[in-house]
Amino acid sequence: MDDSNIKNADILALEKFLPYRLNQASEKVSQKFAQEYKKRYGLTRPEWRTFATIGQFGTITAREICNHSPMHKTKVSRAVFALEKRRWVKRTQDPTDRRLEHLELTTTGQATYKDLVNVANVFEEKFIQSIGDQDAQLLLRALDAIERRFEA
Amino acid sequence: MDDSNIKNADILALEKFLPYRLNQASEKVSQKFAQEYKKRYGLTRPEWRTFATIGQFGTITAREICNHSPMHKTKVSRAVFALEKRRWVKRTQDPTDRRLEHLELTTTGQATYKDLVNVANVFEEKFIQSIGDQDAQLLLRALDAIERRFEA
DNA sequence: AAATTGTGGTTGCACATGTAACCATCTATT
DNA sequence: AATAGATGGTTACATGTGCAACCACAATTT
Repeated sequence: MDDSNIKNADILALEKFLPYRLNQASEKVSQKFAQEYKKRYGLTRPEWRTFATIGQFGTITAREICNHSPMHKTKVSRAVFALEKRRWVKRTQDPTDRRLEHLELTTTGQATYKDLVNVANVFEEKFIQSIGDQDAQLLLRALDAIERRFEA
Repeated sequence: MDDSNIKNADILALEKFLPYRLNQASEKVSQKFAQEYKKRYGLTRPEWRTFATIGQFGTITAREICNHSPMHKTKVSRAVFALEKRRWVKRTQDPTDRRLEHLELTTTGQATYKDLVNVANVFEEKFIQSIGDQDAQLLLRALDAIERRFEA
């Protein structure tokens, strides 16, 4: 009798535990990608994300960045500071609500962003090729499902 | 004409970027699970992993833990220390190679581990139900593919 | 067998991160 | 219009983490 699907209740095989596997897979991919933009631009993860989000929206506030790509607000605050120091991002005070700062890319920032988009697309493309189109489709559908689950 | 699959080359939509989505999904699941064992046992992530790995293998060295579930060796070192202080883990010097320490669970540790395994299995089961069996199957196959990719 | 090199594990230091407290401003209540 | 509460954003502090240097010991070279 084949008991390969019966779970041993006494021991947890970490390498078969779904949250662990998901975490490992994600971590490996993220690390490989991070390596790319760290080498290229010297950006940290939160900085890359903040930068990419500002680029995506054109103009956005720190709070909105937090909402769109979940990060702690101190992370965003520090990332913005770093990006500002590099002159890739500039702030503009909102005229009607002086608490708000609208963030946008400088001209230099825009040039870098263009490159970043390209690097990201190439990476994604290569990644999809490396696991195969079919499995990539499965992955997309699985991610849809997980995202749906967390919206509910 | 339907251009929904044509990628705008100028802007990167973060929420559609595969590595980002994978990372978010993983992070959400991990956080939800971490919440469980943090509340229950007060364990940090590296501690949980170290503990689970020792439980899985019965006897294992710190180095082997690093190899099996990729963590920096300082993380493991500190986790072992914390687990030892709680008296969930004990060390034994290797008689032939005195650099090696064999780690195993104490009796208390074993009891906790039993509970941990149960909590983990219940969590996994509920997670699979929550996204649906079919999508869970897709996820498993996608993870297989990613893992294969990183072994090569 | 002495010296060099490698390995398991720990520690010091610098840096990243989360929490909470904070400042400035806006909104709502009175 | 004065007060109380909420909100955008920053900062101080405590904790977590990675890197490099380190210690003790083992293996290899001479």
